Amino acid sequence: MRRAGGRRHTLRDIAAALNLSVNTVSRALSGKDGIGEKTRALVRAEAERVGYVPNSMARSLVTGSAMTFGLVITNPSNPFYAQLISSIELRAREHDYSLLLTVTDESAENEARAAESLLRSSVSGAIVVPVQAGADPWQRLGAVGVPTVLLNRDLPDLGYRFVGTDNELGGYRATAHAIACGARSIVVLEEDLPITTIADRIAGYRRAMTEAGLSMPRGSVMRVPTRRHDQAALPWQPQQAYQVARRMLRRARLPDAVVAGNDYFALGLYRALAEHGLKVPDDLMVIGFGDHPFSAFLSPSLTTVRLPAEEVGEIAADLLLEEIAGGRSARPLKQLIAPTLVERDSTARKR
Amino acid sequence: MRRAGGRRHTLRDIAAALNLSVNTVSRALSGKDGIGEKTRALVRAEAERVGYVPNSMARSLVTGSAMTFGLVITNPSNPFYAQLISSIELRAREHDYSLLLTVTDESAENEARAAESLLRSSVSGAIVVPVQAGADPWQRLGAVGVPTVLLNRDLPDLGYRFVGTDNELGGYRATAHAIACGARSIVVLEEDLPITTIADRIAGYRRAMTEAGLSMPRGSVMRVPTRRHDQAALPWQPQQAYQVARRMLRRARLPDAVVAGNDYFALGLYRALAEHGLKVPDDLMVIGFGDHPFSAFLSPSLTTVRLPAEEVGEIAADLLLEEIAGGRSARPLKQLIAPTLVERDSTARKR
DNA sequence: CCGTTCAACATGAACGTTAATGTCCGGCCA
DNA sequence: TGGCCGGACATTAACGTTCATGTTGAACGG
Repeated sequence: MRRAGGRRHTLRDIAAALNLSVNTVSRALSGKDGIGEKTRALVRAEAERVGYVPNSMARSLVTGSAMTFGLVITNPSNPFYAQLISSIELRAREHDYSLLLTVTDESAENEARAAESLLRSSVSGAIVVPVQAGADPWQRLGAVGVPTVLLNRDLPDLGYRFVGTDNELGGYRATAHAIACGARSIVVLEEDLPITTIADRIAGYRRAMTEAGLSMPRGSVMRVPTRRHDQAALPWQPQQAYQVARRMLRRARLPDAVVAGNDYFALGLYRALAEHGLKVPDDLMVIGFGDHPFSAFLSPSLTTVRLPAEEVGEIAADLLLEEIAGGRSARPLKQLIAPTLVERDSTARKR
Repeated sequence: MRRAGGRRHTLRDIAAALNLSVNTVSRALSGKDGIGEKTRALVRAEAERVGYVPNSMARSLVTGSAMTFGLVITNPSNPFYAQLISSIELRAREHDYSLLLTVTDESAENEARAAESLLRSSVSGAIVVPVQAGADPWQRLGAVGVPTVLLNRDLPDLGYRFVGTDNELGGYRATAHAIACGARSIVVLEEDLPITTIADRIAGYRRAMTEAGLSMPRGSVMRVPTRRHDQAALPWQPQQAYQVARRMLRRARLPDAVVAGNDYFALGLYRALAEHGLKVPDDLMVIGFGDHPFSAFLSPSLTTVRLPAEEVGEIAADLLLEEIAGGRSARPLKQLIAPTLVERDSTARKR
């Protein structure tokens, strides 16, 4: 069944066993024509018998394509990215691509090494969530002709295709909904990272406030410090948001609503509010971001912005497939998918 | 800087530019001796100038090792597996291995294709969470000499190394803690999958009950139906647990405590209890499993079993590295890491 | 019956790298 | 001074495929 020493069977083994040329065996197995039906059957039978598995490195070396997607993600423990991984992996697999995963953990150094690694392994294409600490590492990918799609965070300097969530719209919808529910003063709780995702959400918040003619006094946007690198790839920590929320609650005048940058922050906020004896939504409304699996089951259930993770992942994979195929698609170069507001009890104030 | 047509520079390009042989360039860049210092400097400078990136497929083809870990996971949206991905990817990267990720989504067919795919790409080794629908797909890996480590779920028929959580102990500790807190009748809420993880937890539950001399009437173990394959790789759904919990609450006699198979189930249970006007922990205690990031911030905060995800991932990677290196390690073949109970308010009954 | 055609296969080269030998030449020692 | 050694490089082969191009032999038409 297998050769001595655990070595794998090759085309040559099969060819020798059947007194055929290597090429004939190759063509027979890959289904190309110019091979007699009886020969093909013979080859297939022998390949089956010895458990032949093609060596994709050898194949890739000659074809030039490794049939591999490189996926570069900041943090798999972020549920949004976890879903992206799933949907991209599925799409890749459906098209016979493998997935080479690299985690950057928001580190520029890791990002540079990731780009280098993708180049070495000659991936067919790359889907990248950039750290946004500079475009250099990813510029090289495009320079040597590796199709690259940016995911969730854009680097406009490079002309790459991009698909992500419309965070500006998400921030706008969250804030507009709070306003519609009667909030006049609103505080935003956002992570302290210099990425467009967050800046866009805040922009949406400002737009909603401005449209409603509401003011945004100093301290309306509160930053939750990021504690990455303490351990490997932590998920967001509600604890940090909890402490920031406690600072907020010491203020003289409380806001009517808090818009959180993600559902974990809302969770920390819930605790701080409970400790202060404040009721959600009557004393203060809370809106999350991300619609994490737990959010519907909090008490009160959390109004939040649902992200189109699956759709974004699928589009990213499709964009990459198109670019690999070489056909210029009809799709726009940059694509923003609208998130949807999920209204739940944390904003259901009795009027 | 780069060649026309986006093609990559090769050793041959550098050799031609410097009037050297390809081999000399190779040895100069890979740091082997037998190369003059001035030549080496020249080669390095030229490689740097043209932005040379080695082709790892060609290298792998001749060395026989692809410097790649194959990681096969059932569902990245499971926070436990997400953390495993992170820690394994980190460990792999530290040792210059890349990570080839495949998602099986609890499907035996996907699993078989995953094994095939790992064989094709000649991974240096594989870390696998088996679906446990049969050992056949993974048997082949070992047969052709691919070092394989089983993760979290064992397949005892194969003689592979295994590292996972001691779920029996976890189930025992959760149950014993409930008993210590005064519970006499306890119901277990478990997912409806035929995997050892779950069976072990239930065994631990039974052991704790037996040791305490408590009975386990019919209906003590309730199964939450799995709804995978509705969408791609869903995280666990509290909704299913919620419905099962409602069935439980219709019973004549309520248990003193419920031990949930994961924290999401506890979440669904919380809602069902709240709707019935039951207070945790005074009317009923709840213990979760997994210590998901949200669990500490529920109200009441959830007593749960913390899984050693990071440690398990690191050990899995280390086991694989050892096996790849060929050295028989001093470690036991099968390794179970003890989870720890995290006591919180959901079992803090006022005595 | 001969030239043409085409199916069915074989042969040789190539992909980019590493590993095993070869070759040259300068310097060392007896 | 002759033989030998070893450093510094070159040459050749190999990894397992695929692709482009040969080569055979039989069938076929005029």
